[in-house]
This record gives sequence, structure tokens and C-alpha cells, in this order.
Amino acid sequence: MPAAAEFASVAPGSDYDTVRRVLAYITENWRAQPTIETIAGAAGATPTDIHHLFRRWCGLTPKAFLQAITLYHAKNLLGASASVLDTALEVGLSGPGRLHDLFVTHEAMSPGEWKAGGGGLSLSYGFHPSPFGEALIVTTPRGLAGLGWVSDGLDGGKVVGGRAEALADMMRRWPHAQYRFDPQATAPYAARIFDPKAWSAETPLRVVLIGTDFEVRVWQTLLKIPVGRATTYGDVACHIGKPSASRAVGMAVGKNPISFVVPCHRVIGKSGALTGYHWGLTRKRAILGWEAGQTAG
DNA sequence: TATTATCGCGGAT
DNA sequence: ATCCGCGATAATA
Repeated sequence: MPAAAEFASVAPGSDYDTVRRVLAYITENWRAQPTIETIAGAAGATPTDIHHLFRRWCGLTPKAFLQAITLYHAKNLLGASASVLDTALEVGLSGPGRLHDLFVTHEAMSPGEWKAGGGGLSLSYGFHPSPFGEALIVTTPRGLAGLGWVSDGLDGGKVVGGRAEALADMMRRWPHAQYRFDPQATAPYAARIFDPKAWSAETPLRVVLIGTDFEVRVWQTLLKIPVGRATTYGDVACHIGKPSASRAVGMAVGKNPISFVVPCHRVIGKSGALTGYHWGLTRKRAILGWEAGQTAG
């Protein structure tokens, strides 16, 4: 707890704050095969603290968590059979859009519709705590349009961060929209999204996909990847009928505006390498590790 | 035209 | 085993 106060920029003392430092240390020093004592020391905590933290945060012991973010485990996420996307469909869940465990119903808003009729469209935004740091949530009257993260310091040695930058990043996606700070409008979304106990099929989460036709098709495909599984850029490309477009898929995945809800973190390279994440690879690891804990129980 | 959060192939460590 | 460099490839600004 005392060490966390030094990182007062965001959610001081939060679980993710420490998790982030553990992950950052491991990614930079994995070659040295650091012991749990060394890792704990670098994160400013005792091994016992670390143990309790991971049990509380994701339900896994530190050892299990570390194993969950290795390349070997990432390959397992991909699944032995043909494609995770196909097996998801075989399970026989009824409608499109409720395959995600968050029970999302989605509608698409094409750029044309967005530019032509978008004059009156206004977006509400707010900042809310989450298991992965402070989240920026953007909504329309029709549903969730954006979810991003406020960077909280270092990622891969690069200094980034702040609410202003998080908001600017989101506004860059739809520069012509009207933005209104309205935490009361966005708070219910935060409560729903980050509490697995609140995930329910009866009241699906409404999301609005704003992008090109190609991007929307990719994002819709991502919604079919179950919690605790992963797929590859090439698999997504096959799924939308363009087997050779894996690179273009990577670009579209990277532009996903609704982090976590549209699970772009569950797309990894064919080798099992995590390859990239708009909000930092450290966060991608953290989310995948957290999800491993959710499915383990 | 020049960018990619890709992929698979050789050839060199 | 692992890692680079390369070309093919599809969608954007």
C-alpha cells in the first residue's frame, strides 16, 4: 500500500496499479527468469502481498497467473480444433450478437450514415474505475460507442498517460461529434461491463459499431470469441471470407473503439505472440490473465 | 503512394 | 530453436 501512493496519478493503491508494475517488470526482465521474491520487490510489495493480490484480483495464484500469460498458454487459447470462431457457432447459441459472454446486441453505423445524419448526434463521456485502470466510456442514446483506458504511467518504458490524452484519442476517431462530459450517463455502463455478476442475457448490453463496412464486419466477428479463448488475425480474415486479408484485419482490429467489450485482446498472432494492443501490451496481458481467472472458476 | 496490432518462407545465427 | 529479412497481400489516409 505505501508504495502505491507514489503512483498517485490514477487509482492509487488499486489492484491493477500493482498488477501493471508486476507485468511491466516481467516483460522487461523475463530473460533473467526472476523469482517471485525479485518480482515482488520490484513492484514494491512482499511475496505475500502479491499472492493475496492475484487471488483477489483474478482468482489465480501468482504462479498460475504468470503461466497464464506465457506464450505456451497463449497457443492453448487458440484451441486445437480448426477455428475458435467455428466452434463458437457450433455451440448453437441462438441469435447473432449474444455469443459474447457479456451478451451484447450490436448495431452498425456506417460512415455515410454517420456523416450525413450525424449532425445532431452527441456523445456522452465519463471516467470510471475498472479492474484494468481508469476507463473512459463513451455512449450514444442508442448504446455504448467507445471504451478506452487512461494510461497510468509507464508501458514498455514509454511514458504515456492522462485523461486528456485518453479523451483526445477517442475524439480523433469521430472528430465531428459533439462531446459532453456526463458521468451519470456512462456510470451504469461501467457498472455492467466490469462486474461479471451483472452480465445477463435478459438485458443485453447495447453497443453501436461506428466504422467502415470492413471494420464493422471484423468487429462483429470479434464478438463471437468466447471468454478465455483466443483466435488469430488469419482466422478472422477467413471468417469474413477474405483468407488473405490477415494484415488488413490486423489494422481493423487495432482500430476497435470499444476495448474489452469488443474483445480485440483475444486476437493474437498465429505463433501465439501477442503482437500489439492500442492501449499497451501490458494491459492486453493483464486482461487475458484476468479472463483466465474468470474461466478457471 | 505509403502505411500497418500478418504470414510463411528460407538462411543465418 | 530462434531470429531477421523479404515478398505477397488487403484496406486506409
